[in-house]
Amino acid sequence: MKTISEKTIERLIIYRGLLLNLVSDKVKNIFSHQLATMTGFTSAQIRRDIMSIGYSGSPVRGYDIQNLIKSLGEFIDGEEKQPVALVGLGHVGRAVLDYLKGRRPKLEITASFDDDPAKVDRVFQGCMCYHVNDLEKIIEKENIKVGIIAVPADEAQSVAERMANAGIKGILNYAPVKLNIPSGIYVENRDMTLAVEKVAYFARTASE
Amino acid sequence: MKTISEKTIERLIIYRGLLLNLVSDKVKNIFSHQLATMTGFTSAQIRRDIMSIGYSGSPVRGYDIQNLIKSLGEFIDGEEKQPVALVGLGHVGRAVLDYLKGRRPKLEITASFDDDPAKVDRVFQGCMCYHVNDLEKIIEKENIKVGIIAVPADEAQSVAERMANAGIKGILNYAPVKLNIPSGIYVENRDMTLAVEKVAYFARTASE
DNA sequence: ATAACGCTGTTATTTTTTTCACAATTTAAT
DNA sequence: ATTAAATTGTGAAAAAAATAACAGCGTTAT
Repeated sequence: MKTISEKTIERLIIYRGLLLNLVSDKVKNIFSHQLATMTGFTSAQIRRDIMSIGYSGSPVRGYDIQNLIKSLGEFIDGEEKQPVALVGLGHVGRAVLDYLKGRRPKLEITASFDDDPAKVDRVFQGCMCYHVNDLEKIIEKENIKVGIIAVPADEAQSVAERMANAGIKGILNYAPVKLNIPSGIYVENRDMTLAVEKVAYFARTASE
Repeated sequence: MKTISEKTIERLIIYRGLLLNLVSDKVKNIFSHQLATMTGFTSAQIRRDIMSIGYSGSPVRGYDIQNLIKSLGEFIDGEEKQPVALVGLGHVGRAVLDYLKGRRPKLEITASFDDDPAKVDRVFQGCMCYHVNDLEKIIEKENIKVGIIAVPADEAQSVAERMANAGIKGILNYAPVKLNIPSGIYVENRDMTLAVEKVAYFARTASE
């Protein structure tokens, strides 16, 4: 199979999310140009992306929504449910927990960590909060491969290293620092300050 | 001036953030290959990016850190301070507020909005929370051009339209929906569910 | 039956982005 | 002064991504 680019992966996830929000018994099929209108991408791009996961539509009816959701799900999620570890139960951590809760059957934050005694050993959104000292133990025991870092900047690097040691393969990092970890581990940075700066730049230059 | 791509803008913001965290009196200059090591980009890319804002380094000493920060700041921020409006003071809203507070002198969230009576008319991180009914009034009065949407998915579209009407030029959207608004307004989506799905995908496929 | 329609799948083309590679430049050493 | 060393700035090449364009195919209408 030809390798699929990171950008395509992201769009595929967008298509899936959109289709899930669209479930209605009235419409069974959808055309690439409709997806194009809804997403802002071009229809050619969408056909190409869908082609890349091996799914085919009908030249007359377009794509069968339910089947496409299923194919996208198999591609994006794989077979097995994936447990996720979240470190840091401040506002960011709680936000991720809230957003993900019950939304994606194959993804569940099964363990969270903090060092605040007021949070440790409590349950948030159905997710147990452990002391951060137990990070490696729990991650290894539950065979968790996905980690989310939602701690202050000065603690992020150490958390990342411990995650790497515990066998985590992908990290979603909300701390505004670049993480230094062994290659082979995927890191996605979501610096909120950067996001505001970027939007502010375009807001400013658009109106000039 | 040749147009600068969105990707370059994002990297420039990363360089600035990195350099700001680096302020020490010991080191006055930095080479592109050092920035490359720190960021994971190539040195050629970094030189090209810096070139694009018209800043020049010395072939022997590299880039003067303070001057580079200054040039980046002028390019990214412009002259005037930019006020920002935040709608939704749940976990995401509070997280953005916390992250940005005091970090970027030219960017300040000067007005926030919610419809929860427990939050309205209170001050969070030095930022007044108004009732969302007053959104247009305050945004117009304070001439705010940058908006952050941190409300539930089903309220996001309506907030976006009201922002657009009030003259907002750039929107940072944390709600997991595609916003439909007039062209000319820049929208940056930061769907947290999507971010987790993406990392989970790469974590899964990396270990196969 | 046949023709017309409007879509998908895919190849070709164009555009954008990144990397390569090296002349030019500045400083320090001799 | 001259040379050596190491970097920047940048044109050229390569790679990646997006777009265009259209053959071919089911379906429907006639």
